[in-house]
Formats: sequence, structure tokens, C-alpha cells
Amino acid sequence: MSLTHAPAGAVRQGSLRELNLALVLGRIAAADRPPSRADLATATGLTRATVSAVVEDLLAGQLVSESDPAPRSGAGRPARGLVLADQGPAGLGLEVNVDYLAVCVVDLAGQVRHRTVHRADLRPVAPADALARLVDMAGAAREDAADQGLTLVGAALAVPGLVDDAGLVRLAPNLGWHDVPVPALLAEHPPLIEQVPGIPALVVDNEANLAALGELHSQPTGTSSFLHISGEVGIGAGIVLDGALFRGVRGWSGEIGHLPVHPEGRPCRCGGQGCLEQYAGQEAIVAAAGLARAELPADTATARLAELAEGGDPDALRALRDAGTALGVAVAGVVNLLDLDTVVLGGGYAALAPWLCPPVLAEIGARVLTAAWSPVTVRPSTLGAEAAAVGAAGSVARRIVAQPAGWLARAG
Amino acid sequence: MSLTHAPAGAVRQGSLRELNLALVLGRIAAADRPPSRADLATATGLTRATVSAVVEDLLAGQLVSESDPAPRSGAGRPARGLVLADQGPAGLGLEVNVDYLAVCVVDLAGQVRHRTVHRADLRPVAPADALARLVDMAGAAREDAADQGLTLVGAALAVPGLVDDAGLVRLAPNLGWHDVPVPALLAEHPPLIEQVPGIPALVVDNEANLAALGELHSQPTGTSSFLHISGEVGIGAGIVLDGALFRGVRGWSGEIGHLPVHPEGRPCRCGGQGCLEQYAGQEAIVAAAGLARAELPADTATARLAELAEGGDPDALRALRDAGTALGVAVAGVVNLLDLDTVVLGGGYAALAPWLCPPVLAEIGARVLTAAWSPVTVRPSTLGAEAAAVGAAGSVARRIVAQPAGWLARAG
DNA sequence: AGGTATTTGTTCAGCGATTGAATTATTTGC
DNA sequence: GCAAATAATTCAATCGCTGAACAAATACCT
Repeated sequence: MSLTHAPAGAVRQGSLRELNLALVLGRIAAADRPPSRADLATATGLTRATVSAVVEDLLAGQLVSESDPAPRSGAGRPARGLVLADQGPAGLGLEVNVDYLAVCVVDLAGQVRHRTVHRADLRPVAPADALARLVDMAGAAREDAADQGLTLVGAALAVPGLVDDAGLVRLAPNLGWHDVPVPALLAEHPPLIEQVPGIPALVVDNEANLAALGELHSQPTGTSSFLHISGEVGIGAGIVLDGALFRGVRGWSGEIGHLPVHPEGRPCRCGGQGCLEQYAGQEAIVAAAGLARAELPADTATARLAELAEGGDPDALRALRDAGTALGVAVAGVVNLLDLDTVVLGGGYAALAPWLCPPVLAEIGARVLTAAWSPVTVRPSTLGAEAAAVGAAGSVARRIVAQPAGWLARAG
Repeated sequence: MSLTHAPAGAVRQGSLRELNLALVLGRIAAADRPPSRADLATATGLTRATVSAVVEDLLAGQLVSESDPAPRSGAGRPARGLVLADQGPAGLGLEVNVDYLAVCVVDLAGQVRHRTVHRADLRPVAPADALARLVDMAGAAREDAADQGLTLVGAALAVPGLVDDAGLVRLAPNLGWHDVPVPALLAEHPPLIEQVPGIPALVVDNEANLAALGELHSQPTGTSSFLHISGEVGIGAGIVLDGALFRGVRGWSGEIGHLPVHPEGRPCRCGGQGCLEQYAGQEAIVAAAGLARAELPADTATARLAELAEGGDPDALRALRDAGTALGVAVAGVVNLLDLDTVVLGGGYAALAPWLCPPVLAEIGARVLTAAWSPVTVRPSTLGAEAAAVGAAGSVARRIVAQPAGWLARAG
């Protein structure tokens, strides 16, 4: 497939150990049952001697721990299983959305160890105040984590909008944010994170991107290339290619909501015409189903739609079918272009999947060249609400697993 | 950006040298003037001692050679510049297209050292016969290469169709190929390639993919993420992300021709409706310009269109504007999705770029969310015809540069 | 013209990490 | 109770990078 990308910089003597630490730890993380040192040796191609030395470092650094010996058949000295430590470093996930704030802590194994959600309409709240509330929640999360033996080593914040490399939120239309310098605003609060070399203290990213990462890590054995679509007021997509999030040249990939599905159709607030969002966005579906907007707060629209569809309401069913068709046209284009075999419906779409999937699949079947040879799976997200916060925290934890050397250098 | 992907397998003692060989050779290839050993040391972060040792290996293996000392200001011992060798390993590029066969040889530096084109209508020719002719041409190419001190170490074949991992051409509609087992057919001829560990003797890939790679390597300093669109009878795209071709889950990415631009529009032979190909494919443009199909062989249609447009023919101008608008709708969607900053018009589109670019840019400006902050460049391809053959050969040469260890192990 | 500063490239002892074989540890099966 | 089998550790050997000293070659200054 692709050429093996060598590490960017120089490969010095010590890099060797760093790379093998990451290799072994990654295997432990990916294994479906606790592997022994001997298993790791055969799996990685390293000698048992090297694996033992590497594992010793990992044990000393609280990244893995030895589990009860796994039952095994046949003779021989029983193996000692290795699992990711349930104490040690952990990631902090933060999310600001239109109608809630969320904070969570995820450990190395991907388990959610702490979770807080605060429901409120954030649109009238100033960005600095919203972030201050989030910091309060995060402080409590850190204490809870510390009680469980966890140290927060990095944070990721999910925002429903465009974020640049420096963490500046250029535009979050549904939140009313515009050029909000998140890192600067958060720097005014006392730090919650223990700095670790190689792990950024704070990453700000698009909500759809982080939700896609959450989906990726929630399914250790799943496909490593898929499209994750977050259907909220806006429609965003996270693109995971070969197990890595694709962010685009400037980090603004995934604006699937503005894919043209009817080029001469309804005008969109983005300035274009006939964007997907105008046909499959939450407001469009609600309007098509004949529901007055006023009677529905944003956070219950999806639930109400599902309720009506469940009851067989013809207007709701038609609205969902039409939205699914528009979504299917856009998704078919994406699949033709990127040759993905899995599409995940997340965010508000997850609850509507029973009605959205059939028309999406129909469009894919009719429009995707290669659909005949290999089918495309369309399924709802397995993570529930606040998927982005979980994905954010998980992305930090994952980073420790991918680059354990920094943490080990710190812990000593 | 993305996590530094560690090498897939184990990092053994010797991998260290392999990685540094690739690192140093890559720097030499990327430099705009011949770097000295000292330059390489500061650029890579390795010590001068290590660089000297690595360079010694590269010199012994005929991968680089010392050039005349570059003029330098200031005092000090003059440096000896290092350049990619013009003798040694080289890549063989092959292309089967609707109206020609092409063969070329590209050296490590990306220079085309041999080129043969054979014009003929390949549609009535059986696949095995077409490949046999190609092998004849390749044999002559090998002799020419040998006379220049070049050894062919791998071949890549470009085909206008869908290819699977094993090199089976599943479908090449415009060529009339269907399930053609290219590697098996070529195996019946005597081998032209000197096998090198780590370099596949034959890669079969989509023409649009390989043309995109050619474009990538023809511009050493250009962007490393772009969309390359080959506008022929069909419309294919090669997607280059972070300097690597993105092939999709099964290698069938880039089918931009079947992006829906008018979902309820003209039926397409793919079974869908309103595909881009129906509005911006060669046949659609020719028909819209009012040219009778019969009077135009496929290979001159583009030239004739450019001639008419140059002369101000209103029908041709309108046809090109409409095609450009359709193309722009599709491209705007792709840019919204992938956040690319460059779009290259290749194949038949290259000659029509003066008329296609303005409407494409107009649609991008109107539909791409982020266009206001950072502009998208749309430009014609710099490689001419047979770009795919050049890209194919270049991809092999590039692979040697990225993984020099295999060649060095062979040469001794 | 000669000396000094400066930069390039090489040599060499030292060291860290992996290797492979030998050794120890622990259990099952006969 | 003993042999076979599997797991994990120990240890000398080896490979490749490092850092510093050294040799080579040129420009600048007096």
C-alpha cells in the first residue's frame, strides 16, 4: 500500500528504544486478551530478551501491569499476562456544544473513568464564561481521577466549528463563536494537566473529528477507514483513513454539510446553493416533518422525530426518507471518491438510523460504481451522546500509547 | 498533525541504519542544490560522523554521486556536493490507454531517460496482445537504459480502470477490458526487471492515480496534498494526501466522475443519475459544443475543442463553461470534504484549462466554506500526455529513494 | 607571502540497545 | 518422581550512533 513512512526526524540510538516501547505497548493495547512476553516476542518479531527489557520499562512507568495468568492448555510454565494499567496517565476530554458542556476522563485502555454533563443553552453565554464553567467541571474531574490513581497528561476540547492549528476557533456558527482564542482563555485558569514531553497540554479540534476518533477507538477490531457523520443542526464529518484522522491541509476537512446535492437548490447560509445541510440538517428535517420550530428546543428535536416515526407518523417518515436520500447522494459521492467501506451515522443521526439507513443504502447501491463487488456498511454510532468528549479524552490516552517515551522520561 | 507513525514491524538493530539511509537519501532528493555532508548533518540532526558513514554506503551502492563543489562564500574547506546518481537503479513505467501504448524509464532524480509512445486504437486489441506489444517496447527500453548505465528494478503499469490488490484489472470500460489478470499475462514473457528486496517487480494501478503521483514528483517543492483530475472519456481523480497517494480501502478511490452533480439528471452508464461524467466528460462537452461525434476521433476531440474556443466559437465556449461549472460543483464538494488547497487539471483537461478554470474557481468561491480565509489554487498539469507512464516509472524510482536498503543489500 | 580563522570531512574510543544462546523457573503429562 | 514443554531472565557479543579530537582545504587579514 503506502510506503512505510519513516519517523520524520533523525533516528538516533535512543529512538530505537522509543520505537520498540511504542511497538510493544501498541500490541498490548490491540490484543484481545492479555498477551505474555513470549506472545509479544512472536507478534512483534523482537527477541524475548528485548521484550522483557521493554516490558520492564513499561511496568516501572505504570503503563502496563501484570494480570492473573490466563488459563492455557498444555504443559509449560504459565505465562504472565500483560494489560494496560488502570492507574497512571489518562486523558481529559472537554466539549462545548450548543446545549451542553461535557467533561470526561479516559484511561489508557479506553475506559471512561469519569463523566460529567451539564445541560444548558450555551448560545447566550460568552465564550470565556462557557470555558470557565468547563474548567470548574474539569477540576472536579481531576480530583475524581486522582482518587482513582490517574494523572491527567493532556486535554482535548471539542467544538462544533472550524479550528485552526493554534487552537483559535475561527467560526462556530451554531454556537455564535467567532475568532475565540481558546488556549489564551484557558491559560488564565490554573493548569489541571501534568505536562509530559511530546504530549500537547491542550488540543482544540472539531467536534465531528473527535467523535470519529471516539468511534475508531471504541471498536478495537473494526475497520480503520470510515466516514463518521455527525448530524446536528449542522452536519459535520470525521474522516478516518488507515486508522488516522484525516484533517486536511489546514485542519478543516469534513465539511460534508456543504456538499452540493442540488446545485441550483435552496440557498444556504454558507453562501452556496443546495447544500446537504438544507436537506438533511436537523432544522430541515423538522420543518419537512411539519413541526413548528418554536415548540421544539434543539436538544429534543431528534428524540421527538424518532418518537413520531416510531408511531408511524407519515409526515415524519416522509421527511426522514427525503433527508436520507439527500444524505445518500452525498455519501455516495464520498464513497466513490474515497472508496470507504463503512459509514457511521453519529450525533443526532444515531437515533434516526433505522429510518435513514435504508434510503442512504439505496442511493449508495444505485450510484457507487464498486458497490456490486463489495458492499458498503452503514450503521449507527455505538457511542451515545457526548461522543466527541469521549473521543477527545481517548485521543489523548491514545497518544500516550503511541508515544510512551515522553511519559516514561517524566516518571523516571 | 498526525501521530508519527512508527515503522510497522519490529525495530531491530539494523533497522536503524535502514531508516537513516532513507532519511539521508530523502534529504538529498528533496534538496534544491547539492547538499554537503555537513548540510545533511544539520538538516537531519545526525552527527557528521554518522552522515559520513551513511553517505559512504550510498556512494558504494551507486545511489548518489559527488558533484563539483558548489561555489560558496566565506572561508573554510570547500564542500563536496551530493546528488542522486544518474547511473544505477531506475523505474520502468508502462501505460495502456485507449489510443496509445507508452513506456518510459525514470531515474532516481525523476528524470525521464527513455520514452516511447505507440499510437494505435487499442479497443479492438485483445489484452494479451496489447501487453505483448508493451513488453516489446519495454525490452527496447531496457536496452537503452542499460546503455545509459541504468538497471530497471521495478515496473508499474497504468490502466484506465479499476485494479485490485493482486493486479487484476476488474473493469476498464473505455478499453473494453474485464477481469484481465495482468501479472499472469506478463509472467509469460521473459523478465525485464532485476528483483530487489522490498521493491515489487510489477505494480498495476489506475491511470489517474499514477498521473497524480507523476504530478507530485514533478514539483519537488509543491504542495503535498492535492486533487489531480484526469479528464478523458471518463473522469478519474488521484488524491494525494500528505505526499502519499490515497488509494482507499480496496484501491478504488478517485471515481470523481460519478459524483452526483444533478441527482435527478441524466442517466449514467454506471446506473446512477446526474453523474459528473454526464456533464463534464469528453463526450458531453463535444456534444454540447455541437460537434458531430463521427467526425472526431477520440484523441483529437480535445485539441479541436481548444481550437474552437481559441477562435471564439460561442457554442464551444458555452459548452466549456457549463462543463467547468459542473466540474466546479463536484470539486467544491471535494474541497469542502477534504480541505485541499490545490486542484490540478490533467489529462484532456490540461489543454482546456484556460476555459475550465474560471467557472471552477467561481463555484469554489461560492460553495467552499473556508475559501474566504485561504484560497484554493486550480491549475493545469505540468506533465503533458502520457503523464501516467511517467508517474508510474517515477513511483518505482521514488520507492528506491524511500527504501534504499533493499537495493544496497543486493548490490553489495 | 604567511599566519589564522573557518568550515568540511574522517578517525576512534565509548556506549546504548538488540541479539542469540545458555540458564533458570514453573507447570503438565507419563 | 522424572522428562518434556513453555516462560522468562542473564550475559557476552555485536552493530550503529555519539562526541571529541584530528586532518584537510580554503578565505581573510596583516
